[in-house]
Amino acid sequence: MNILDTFKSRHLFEDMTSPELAKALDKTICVYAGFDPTNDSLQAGNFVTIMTLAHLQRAGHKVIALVGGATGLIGDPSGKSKERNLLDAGQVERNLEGIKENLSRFIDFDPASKNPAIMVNNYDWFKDFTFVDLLRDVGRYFRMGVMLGKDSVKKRMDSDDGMSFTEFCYQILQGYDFLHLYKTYGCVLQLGGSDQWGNITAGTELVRRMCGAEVYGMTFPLVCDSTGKKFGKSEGNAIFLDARKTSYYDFYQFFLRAHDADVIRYLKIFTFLTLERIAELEDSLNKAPERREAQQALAEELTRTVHGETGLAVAKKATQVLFGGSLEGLAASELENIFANVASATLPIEQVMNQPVSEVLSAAGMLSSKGEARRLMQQGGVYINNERVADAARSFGQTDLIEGRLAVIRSGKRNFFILKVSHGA
RNA sequence: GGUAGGGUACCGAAGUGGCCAAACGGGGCAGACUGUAAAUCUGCUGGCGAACGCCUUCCUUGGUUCGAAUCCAAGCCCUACCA
Repeated sequence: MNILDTFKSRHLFEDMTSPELAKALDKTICVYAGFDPTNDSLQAGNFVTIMTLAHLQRAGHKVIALVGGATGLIGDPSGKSKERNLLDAGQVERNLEGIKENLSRFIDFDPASKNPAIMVNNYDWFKDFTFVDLLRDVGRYFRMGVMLGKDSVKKRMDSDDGMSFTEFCYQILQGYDFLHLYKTYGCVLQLGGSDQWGNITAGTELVRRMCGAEVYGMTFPLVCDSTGKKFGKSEGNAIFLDARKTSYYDFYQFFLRAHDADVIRYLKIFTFLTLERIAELEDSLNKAPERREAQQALAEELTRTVHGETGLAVAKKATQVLFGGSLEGLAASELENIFANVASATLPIEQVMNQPVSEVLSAAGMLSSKGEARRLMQQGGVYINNERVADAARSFGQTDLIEGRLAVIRSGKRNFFILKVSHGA
């Protein structure tokens, strides 16, 4: 099966700059996709890009992961309604390392292997580029009409916030990236989300004008869930690949909670499971949706890829405990392990013992005010060690502390908080 | 620089001297139901308080008034059109 067909059958294809791309992919070629160094960890929202690169590498193509150290300093206007906060150079540097580590869970960067991917940072070729150089050597190949016609520009110009010159120039820099990679590595294909179309074509056109060569762009659809929300956020928080930012448990849970309407599509996009296997899971989903086998398969596959068997085991164990009912029989240290990434606070014993629960929860910072805590308890939404707090006025007692030092507080079905107690000097 | 219109809670948006802690919608949170679902239904959504209530809020600073989100003045910021 041609790799393009693979993409098409897995919702990884939206558009391409030329049908010739199919032929080009019959040979081994060099491809790249960009990542923004806005954070030191990639997020679930980056999965699609990662997967398309991984598919290509598996098919034998040479893969370049470009990190936008320079472009990240500027900010891509595409799909943003507001100008982004600019990053400082030191932060970008730190973020690069994290990103490479994340990527290596999907893509092989090992120089010793047969077809290693490489990572490049566009800051390396932009840092010595002067403004005059840019205008003289690159700027003249960009036409105003085309630049102003880009969707990303038009939308922003029509918006209330307008657009700065800095952001407007973003497409020039990204276009130049492609030119540089073409000249340096013979790279002939850029991948990106459909919101990157304008930036990608800026590159293919620049290469054509300056080198007379045909290079290609391909986009994949932006993943949204069935309610139209952008994929990869859970209650407004991004799902990170770095376990220090998103725990094994939260990562696993995020995928486990995928909607029925989304899960099959997600399996195709985010896993390497065969289409046959996915068809089986779809069958199961239709016949017995309450078993959620498809969701489990999705969560397991991704957690295993990103966090290994160990991470998966922790996530499943935590899930079992938290949705299994009682916490009885679990040691405090075990709970601490399971809830390693859950928000927590430590209070001195005298601020906890025999104090009203509402007081304790707001002091610990779990809830923003005593009123909120009281309200939540009145509605039956607070649990201590998995037991509902029935009396909104009750106080914290000795029996609420496991081993005298820790309590698992929950609000609603799945928001956990660990309260630790310190025993003074 | 000129002219016009704006800045109200997480967002959108009413309110234009007292009945305003501030309508309504969205979002969010919780509960019931469920499959850790969707849909639906219920409650909540500035702080303190068990509660009558009290306190701090409607860009900022002053002012008018018994009383201001609402009127006046200055300032800051945003938007549109023009230059």
